[in-house]
Amino acid sequence: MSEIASGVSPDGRRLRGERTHQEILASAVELGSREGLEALTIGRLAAHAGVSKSGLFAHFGSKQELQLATIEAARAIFRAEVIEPGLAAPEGPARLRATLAAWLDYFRRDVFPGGCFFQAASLEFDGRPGPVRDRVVEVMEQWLEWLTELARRAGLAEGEDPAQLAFELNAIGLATNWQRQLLGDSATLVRSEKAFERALANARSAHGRGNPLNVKEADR
Amino acid sequence: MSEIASGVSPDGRRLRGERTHQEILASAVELGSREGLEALTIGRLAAHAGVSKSGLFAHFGSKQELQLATIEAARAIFRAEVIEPGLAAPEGPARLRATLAAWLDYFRRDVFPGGCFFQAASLEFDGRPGPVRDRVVEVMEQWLEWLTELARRAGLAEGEDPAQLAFELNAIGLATNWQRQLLGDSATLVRSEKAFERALANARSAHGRGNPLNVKEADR
DNA sequence: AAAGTCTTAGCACGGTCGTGCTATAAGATG
DNA sequence: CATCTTATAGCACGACCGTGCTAAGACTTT
Repeated sequence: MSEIASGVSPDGRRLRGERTHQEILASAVELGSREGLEALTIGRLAAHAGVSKSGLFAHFGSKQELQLATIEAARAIFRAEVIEPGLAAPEGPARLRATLAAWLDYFRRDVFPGGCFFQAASLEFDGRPGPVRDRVVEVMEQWLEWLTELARRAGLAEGEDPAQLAFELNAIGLATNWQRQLLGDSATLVRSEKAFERALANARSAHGRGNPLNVKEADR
Repeated sequence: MSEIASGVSPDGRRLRGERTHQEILASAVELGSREGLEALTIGRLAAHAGVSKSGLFAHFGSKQELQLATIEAARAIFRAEVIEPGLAAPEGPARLRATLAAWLDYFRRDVFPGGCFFQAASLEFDGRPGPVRDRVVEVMEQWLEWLTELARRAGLAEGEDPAQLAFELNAIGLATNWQRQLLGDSATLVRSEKAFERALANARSAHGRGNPLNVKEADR
């Protein structure tokens, strides 16, 4: 007896409820990327998804649970759109390049209609303690670690720190999304691509060691 | 008869009101940078500033006017903390470096307690049409143009685009704030400084012209 | 077709939102 | 001191927020 026939989806939920659940989450990701995770109110989301407020609420015990579930849904999309295409390339510099190309393409195609879900969520929740912030931090740390791992295996020059390259590449991605969403500048993607290549070339040939600005080393 | 003696402040407001006005704005900038411009509600701001809701409301005809005034207040702070210190240095590479150093210092000192006011506002309002978004866009365009102008006069190598360098420098700044606020990573400022120097050295010696990733040139 | 379970809508609640109106308090002007 | 202006608080409003409780609908299983 298949799970479909028994009316149970893989994770144990019944069919009708599970479909609504997924539709709500799709709406939530869209609205959340457009207006932010906090502006994603139960009432507006219910209207947007075509269900009643209490019907929606029954799927998530609280607004916080809804936000957490929305983050997981967005994370799955990011993984499918950026991480997986990168994994299709052979390990080494090619995989790093493929990941960066997939990232740019993810921006170009506006996978999230309001811009990168996680950058928006990061800045929205960086000052609000709680489980939502904690989860956003986790996801972002994983992303940076993943970038660092890709950099480490990309054949950097002697003495180059993969975390430094990951920081620089991530910076370019953040700026790409920022500039695209805010200024709608169509030249941005070309600049981003060039910036990626520069940062890569720099770390792989190691001639970019300038003298520092006059900033104290001590962090607060 | 002086303006003080006549009880009128430079912009024509009476003294008592003007002082409260400034105190409210200082609270607004602080709360706004911590929780966002939209979470800056009249009630909470009034409590934070120690005035009544309606007393506060009388100073700004609407929430939107309050948001716009808060943006102007934050802009003045940014100008004083980043632009002005840069202008103290002689025009040329030194001024660009001084500006970047002041920018990092502005992050390090947490001039806005919730992180860079404008980066937060940018991502919060990029999907919400209206006067507030329009003003944020203007301010950010001016900042990028200023960075570009500084780059143009910094003695770049032949064929180097100052806007490209400005994009890369801005990216590093955005990432610095992002990483500091979200991950609290104390190594960030050191990385940022290194990244600034690399980008600068690259644009001033022009050896960083790699071949592109496989991304289509056409923007949407 | 009947029974039972899962899914969804209706409705009500206390709270806060943005925003007006009105009265009082504070300060300036004569 | 008296008067006149300005600045602030009190209070009320409709709307929407997150969240429960309860009844009705949809679907599965017998």
